Amino acid sequence: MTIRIYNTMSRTKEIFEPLSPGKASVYVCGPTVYDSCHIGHARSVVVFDVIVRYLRAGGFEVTYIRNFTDVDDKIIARANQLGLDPMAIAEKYIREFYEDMDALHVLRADHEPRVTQFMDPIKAFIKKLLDNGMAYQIDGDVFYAVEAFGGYGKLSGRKLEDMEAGARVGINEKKRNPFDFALWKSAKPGEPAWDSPWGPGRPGWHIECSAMAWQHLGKTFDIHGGGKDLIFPHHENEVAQSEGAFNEPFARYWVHNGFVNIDQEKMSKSLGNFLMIKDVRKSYHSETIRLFLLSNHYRSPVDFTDKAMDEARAGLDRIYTFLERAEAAVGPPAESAETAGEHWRRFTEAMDDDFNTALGIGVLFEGVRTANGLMDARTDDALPRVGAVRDDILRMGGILGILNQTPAAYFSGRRSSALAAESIDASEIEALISERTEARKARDFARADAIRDELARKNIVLEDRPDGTIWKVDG
RNA sequence: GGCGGCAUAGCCAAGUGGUAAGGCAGCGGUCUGCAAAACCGUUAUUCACCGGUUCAAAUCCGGUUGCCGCCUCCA
Repeated sequence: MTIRIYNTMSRTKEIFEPLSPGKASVYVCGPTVYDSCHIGHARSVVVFDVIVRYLRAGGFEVTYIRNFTDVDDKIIARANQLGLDPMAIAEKYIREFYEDMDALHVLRADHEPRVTQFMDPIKAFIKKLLDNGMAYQIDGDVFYAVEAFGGYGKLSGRKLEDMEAGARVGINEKKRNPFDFALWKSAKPGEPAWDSPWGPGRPGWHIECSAMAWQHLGKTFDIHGGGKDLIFPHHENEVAQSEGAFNEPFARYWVHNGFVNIDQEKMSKSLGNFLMIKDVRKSYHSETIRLFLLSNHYRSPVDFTDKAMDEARAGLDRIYTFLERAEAAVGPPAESAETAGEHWRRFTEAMDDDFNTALGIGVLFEGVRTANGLMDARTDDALPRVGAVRDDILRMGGILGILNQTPAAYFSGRRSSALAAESIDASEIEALISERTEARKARDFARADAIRDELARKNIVLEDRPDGTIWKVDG
């Protein structure tokens, strides 16, 4: 298979040719753990989760690194605000991160390093930059000298001169150039600090990723990912650091995901419209969230609205309804899927083209329609083909990180969570359904319809199937 | 001021030179006691607008308008 990836560095789709054939090294910037994760974090993590799953499915031996930034100004500020230890804050939000991401079926990375565990490599890295003349020390601070790195700006497509023309640069008279950034920050009283040749302090924000990628993946590796907002300054500065230290190419493919907007507005502190994953999870199934996040191309913005989420839920219901029907028709899926079929092939074509999950999801739905049609047709050869298409669909689900449940478990979960909002419980519903079944047998359709209407008012939808009546909660 | 992106049916959204995927919603039909679900059919001669290149453009080029993002912590 040939995968094409849009590389932010070249602004074009390139054929993915890893450094070592058959292997792929991936570094994705993880969260700064000073608050709960919002839906935007979810998108980034889910997008790269899917990319890694797909690379593995394609036979690549992937080494996937995702870090935690557990020392940072924001964490310290938060700790001071709450009167807690910064490390306790970090710990709390790392735990929350795992709760959210596990719920979203995000696979763990192969290594999930934390800044606090990487102080020695970070210091070694800074020393290298000082030795190379790429950095300078002032008092207890060490700054990177952007003018010393000829390629500065090549990732984000900016020129230092152009940016200096802008007026939005913080003033720090210690710096030689306003765009110089801290590699090491001297500690103020009460702040967490580590010893260093330059005095007690902590690493700047950007150096950690350069150091961690170097330690885990080497000087040059394949894919570096993160949100679009990280292109500048964070990733630009990583390039400057790593290439400034080793004089070798850093990441070979830069992959950046777009934002999640809320009702067409960017999430921002001023608007106070941060949507936390844990809150979204209260209203929507984790796979609904994934399906929604993957329904647009990863580089495009995606707009979170109730309507969009309801549509994603309707889509997921449809897929599980199919799986349920297929299971009744041809039995549960085999442990290991057979030879992949036409739908899977088309899905991989979509994914090969810069991980086009939106197109891939379209293929998945076409598979659902095809297989449903086969079951309707009831021809002799239909059932084996249904099984084959179902295998393809489940295989796609394995990449998208959805369809992790049996249909029975999915609908049972849907019912119980949706039922909590209604003033009725399952046993009452079952009793009413039995009564209605008797009424229908007696051809007392008035009574039967009255029961159905009564349940409908409580958002309980009945479906009379050949093998009996089932119920679902609408919404 | 600098850099970049987007504009496709009622809504969401793929599609980067060869004649418009998919989803949601709607309508007609099959099925059903009636429904629901499912399936079938149907819904853009057209891809913001104006020019240009080409046998051929939603797709390339130039311009116009509108929206958005980054340049500051941010996924």
